[in-house]
Amino acid sequence: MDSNAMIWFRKGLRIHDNPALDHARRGCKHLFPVFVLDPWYLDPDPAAFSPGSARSGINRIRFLLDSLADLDSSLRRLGSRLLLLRGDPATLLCRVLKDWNIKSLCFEFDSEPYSLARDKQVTDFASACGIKVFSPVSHTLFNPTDIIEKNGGRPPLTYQSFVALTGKPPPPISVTYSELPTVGDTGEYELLTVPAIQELGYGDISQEEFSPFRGGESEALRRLKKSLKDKEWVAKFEKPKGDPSAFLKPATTVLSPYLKFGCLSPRHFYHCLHDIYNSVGSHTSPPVSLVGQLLWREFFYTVAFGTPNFDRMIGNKICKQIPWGDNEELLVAWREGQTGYPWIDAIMIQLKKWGWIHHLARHSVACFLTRGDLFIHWEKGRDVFERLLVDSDWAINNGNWLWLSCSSFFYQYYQIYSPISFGKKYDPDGNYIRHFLPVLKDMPKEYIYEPWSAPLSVQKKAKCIVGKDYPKPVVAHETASKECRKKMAEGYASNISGNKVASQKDVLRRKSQDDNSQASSPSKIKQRRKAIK
DNA sequence: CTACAGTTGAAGCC
DNA sequence: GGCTTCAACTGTAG
Repeated sequence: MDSNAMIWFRKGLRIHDNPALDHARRGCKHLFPVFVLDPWYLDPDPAAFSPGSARSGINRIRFLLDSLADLDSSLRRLGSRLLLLRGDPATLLCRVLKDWNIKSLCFEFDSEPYSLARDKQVTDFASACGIKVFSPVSHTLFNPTDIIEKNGGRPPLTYQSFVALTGKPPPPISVTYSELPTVGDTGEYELLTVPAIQELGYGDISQEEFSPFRGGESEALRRLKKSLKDKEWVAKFEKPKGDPSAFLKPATTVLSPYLKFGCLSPRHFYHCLHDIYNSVGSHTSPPVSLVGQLLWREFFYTVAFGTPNFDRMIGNKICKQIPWGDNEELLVAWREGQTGYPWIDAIMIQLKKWGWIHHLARHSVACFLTRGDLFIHWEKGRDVFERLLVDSDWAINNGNWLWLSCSSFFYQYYQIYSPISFGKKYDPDGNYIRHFLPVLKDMPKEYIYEPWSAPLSVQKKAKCIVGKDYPKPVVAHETASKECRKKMAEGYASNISGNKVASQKDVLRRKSQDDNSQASSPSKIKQRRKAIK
């Protein structure tokens, strides 16, 4: 064979377990490994609320650049290189397919709506030109289409029912390369080297604002190895028992950003975990285990793929229609870590600086913004996370905001995280707060979660006057959470699910259930069951 | 139709 | 650390 093939990188920024790459390199004369830098994703947007582009905060941009540099150097070791272009990805790709006389185009399947639209443009063009397209599923363990089909055409809406539909995922491809086909003639196209963040126009951003997590496949595999070294820890992992206030040594693997960009193959990760499970006596299970975490990812990918308007309330059939508020002042206070609740504010500062916060920390601040305290639309919080998280992933981020706002998946809206006691139970001395909110570093631990309650003399001694050096609480949690709970109950009562408005019959049915609730409360049932025993 | 379970709530009790 | 109460949701399995 002496034709040209292309591997088009978007996510899947790795050499290992990359079926699109493997397919492309087989039987071609020249292999063209391409990545298109999208100015919309990379160029500074001065109007944005944080440093970064219109689409992404600076931490994730840097993570992407790290990943590209690492990919390029890996390709160079194999006698190839990354061909970096700049422009609108779909438009540019169609041009080079033609100009470089590509006969086989390979790229990893990407199930996000934005990507599907982009890829359709390219695939349609390629087909019209007689170019073969190969687009395997390797960003996820399973093909969402298969799961949805198995479930009768609808995505499963509970984790358990999802897991019941899955079997064993396909194994990773285990080929290693000593070399790859050389790159052919790229004509007059200007091939870029991976830019440094400063070259994109972010020159004056100080280094201390950057995330400690660096991108790239090499870093992903190092981090994986380090995480898996302690087999006992892997075998006993239970997500809900993790400590959200741990930051010097996070309670989780922090492999999520590497999975997001495909620096790490989920199949490789899965099979490493299974090897460990097989080598130890007992291990935890889904949903709480590490494999369980990978399956959560699959769950959200599947539901997101099978649900039109998944990232919106309106027009989203699985989303509760709630009359959320839009108080800009409260939103900004939350976003900037100025709510007056140190636990909430410290988390938001860590998010801004590191681009990563613990899962339970995400729960705390998401609950606070939406159903817990501020009653602000989950889409607003979603946007902030989408911008700031290095691991921000369309399906998972939207899925979790639906979850935390009790808009879908989870409906126990009366279970509200306290912005005071939730953090205190993990970190009674407030070391996490002291680190991310240095203004409170000398506040005695008795008051660090509620500095407004400290006597003025104590505030003076700590050099932190509430209302001057640190904000007063924007709402009173006690009353605000009660008010939110009431609004949620009203919201639920007026719409059963999705954009279907409750019929008179539904309302009546609900009412009669309320009337009977006394007789059928779980505690009563438990008592009865005990009595029978 | 009903029973049940649902990754991760808080506070108070022992 | 485990249990109960607080108030009371939903999708799914049967």
